[in-house]
Amino acid sequence: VPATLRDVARRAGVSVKTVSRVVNNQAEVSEDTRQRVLDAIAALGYRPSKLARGLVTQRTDTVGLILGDINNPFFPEFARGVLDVAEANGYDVFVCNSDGDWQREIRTMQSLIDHAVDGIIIFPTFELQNHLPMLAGQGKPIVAINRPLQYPGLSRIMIRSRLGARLAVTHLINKGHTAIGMIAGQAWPVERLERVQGYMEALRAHGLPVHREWIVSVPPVLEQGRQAALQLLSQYPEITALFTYNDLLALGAIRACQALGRRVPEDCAIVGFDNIPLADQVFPALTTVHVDKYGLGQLAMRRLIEMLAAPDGDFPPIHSDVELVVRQSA
Amino acid sequence: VPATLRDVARRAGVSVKTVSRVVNNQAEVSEDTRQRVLDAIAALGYRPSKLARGLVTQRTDTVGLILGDINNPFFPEFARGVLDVAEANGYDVFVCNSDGDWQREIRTMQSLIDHAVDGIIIFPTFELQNHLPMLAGQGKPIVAINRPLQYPGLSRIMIRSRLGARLAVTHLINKGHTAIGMIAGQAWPVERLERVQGYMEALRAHGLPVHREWIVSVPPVLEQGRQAALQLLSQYPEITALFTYNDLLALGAIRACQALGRRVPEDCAIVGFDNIPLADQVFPALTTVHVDKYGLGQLAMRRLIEMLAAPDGDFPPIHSDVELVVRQSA
DNA sequence: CTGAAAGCGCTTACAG
DNA sequence: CTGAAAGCGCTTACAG
Repeated sequence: VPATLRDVARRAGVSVKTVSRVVNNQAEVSEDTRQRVLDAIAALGYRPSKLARGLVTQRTDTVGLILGDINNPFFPEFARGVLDVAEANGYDVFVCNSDGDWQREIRTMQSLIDHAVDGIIIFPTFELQNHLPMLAGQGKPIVAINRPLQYPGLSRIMIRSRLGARLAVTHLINKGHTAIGMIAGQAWPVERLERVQGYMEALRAHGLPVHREWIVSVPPVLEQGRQAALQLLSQYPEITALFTYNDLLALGAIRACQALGRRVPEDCAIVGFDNIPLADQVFPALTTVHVDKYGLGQLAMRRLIEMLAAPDGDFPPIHSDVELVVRQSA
Repeated sequence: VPATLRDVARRAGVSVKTVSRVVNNQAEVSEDTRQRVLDAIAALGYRPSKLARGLVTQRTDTVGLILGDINNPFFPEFARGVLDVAEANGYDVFVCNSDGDWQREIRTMQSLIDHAVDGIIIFPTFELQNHLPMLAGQGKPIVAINRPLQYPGLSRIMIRSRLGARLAVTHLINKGHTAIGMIAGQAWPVERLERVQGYMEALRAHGLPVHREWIVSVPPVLEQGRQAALQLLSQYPEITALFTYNDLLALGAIRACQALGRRVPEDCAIVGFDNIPLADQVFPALTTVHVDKYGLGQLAMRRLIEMLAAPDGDFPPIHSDVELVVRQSA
């Protein structure tokens, strides 16, 4: 049975309050007393209960991280960024998956709040945005990635996805492609919109027509990418290049090309998005838009800590840059 | 400001105890009273504080998960298994990385215990085992993956790594290889030992000599695999096949072969371990030993829940099977 | 520089 | 079927 503040106080021959003072080193305590208390703490192996402390201070040194799916190669790096900054600052973090389901997001946020987390970092779905203010009303600071929301207690970090899409498609155009299809995602509507807009902007900027039927939306996983590419390239054989919502879809598209006997990039160039860890390991190595996932995670957690330190502070959105990485597939 | 038990009691015109009873639906409460309480709860949006409850019951409905590195493609799938079972059973989970550093493991476990987690799931380093009993002494059930420890309060789940290594190397021998090198890991000594033993057993079982100098140990990441293979194949050009500690090292070895102008598998066959998600996406697709990472995670969390339900129960070790997956690289 | 009392929001015996 | 009291392990004003 672990020692309590009382036990320490008794052993050191001081009051509970005095022990509390040295544990949280607040106010002045005589050097002599302090040492006696410290000795008692060491002797008893005393550890303050975060539960008890949290009950009165409303701070638990915990945060919640809600992401789409830790299995999606985009997220582990992001999570690592969050976890590293959290650990360095004395926070433990609850990790949860939403799978893009807003009802599950709400249940999860509620559960985290029940545990009295200090704040939450989330990749919100589109539908969640109507519910976020209510949840934010609980007084918990929230950092939202990629959602153009704006109100007190919520801070946002935006990935420059539209820019990324423009870079990708412009690269294809510069390589001489004029018939460029797109395999768009389907799970995160706002993200999807951004990337589709970037795609269209690049085409228009070069006087190329937009063929709506060349844009197909599927869940952003490999197998769906394969099928979508198969369909697109069969139905519109004039297409010579593909821009995809993410790298997983791009990998699927490469498979489709192989099945169709189209060489990549000679017969069909492909550009992905995200630059997941193995993008440079596949064959052909993926040309893609790099997103600094680890840095983004760090940014998010640092921002949350800042918000915790200044509850009434003003926190402008942060925009995270992207970069085209040219490899073999385009 | 959120409602408390008291608020609910006041509104329903009953005592705090009665509200507590309906919240935890224990004992009999008259249907009439129960409904009044339920109405009050709904009206006030009351949510019980897990902190306050935990302080008295010593249960928080939280668990800690300590893994090597969420960025290592082995772990996200495992984590997903843990998280899914946890969520289905009302647990939230703290996720932490140890990077194979035992002092960090201890700090992390201590921090989790400070937060009063109900239990811990961990991939312990070799060095940690001396400290685990002490930590387990805190009365928290622990599920340890791949560590042959045995004492009350600790449950273990073992991956049949030695068997897996034997399968891999036997496959190479059956393909006609007699000069088989091994790139062993360096971070998790026990795991390493198991896989090296399996490698040697397979050789001996077929009357092949063990060349200790053909076994090289490096940190289990891609770049190290590349360098190790480069060195091994240059120094001992007679080697025609490589078995690696994990898939990351195997991917590195493939790179080395490409650099040396050796075709895979014709000039050098390669077998990895783990079957990470993109093992079938690389070129050549990796022949490897499949580990059911997701199932393992589920198993671990289920076991922890069982232990929580039966603190004095007897929990025999669980052995998780492996399977050779033959693709292109060997 | 130090301490006694109240309270954070629950549950647990103990009564009735 | 229902309730009053004590306590889980801390911190927060308030005194001295």
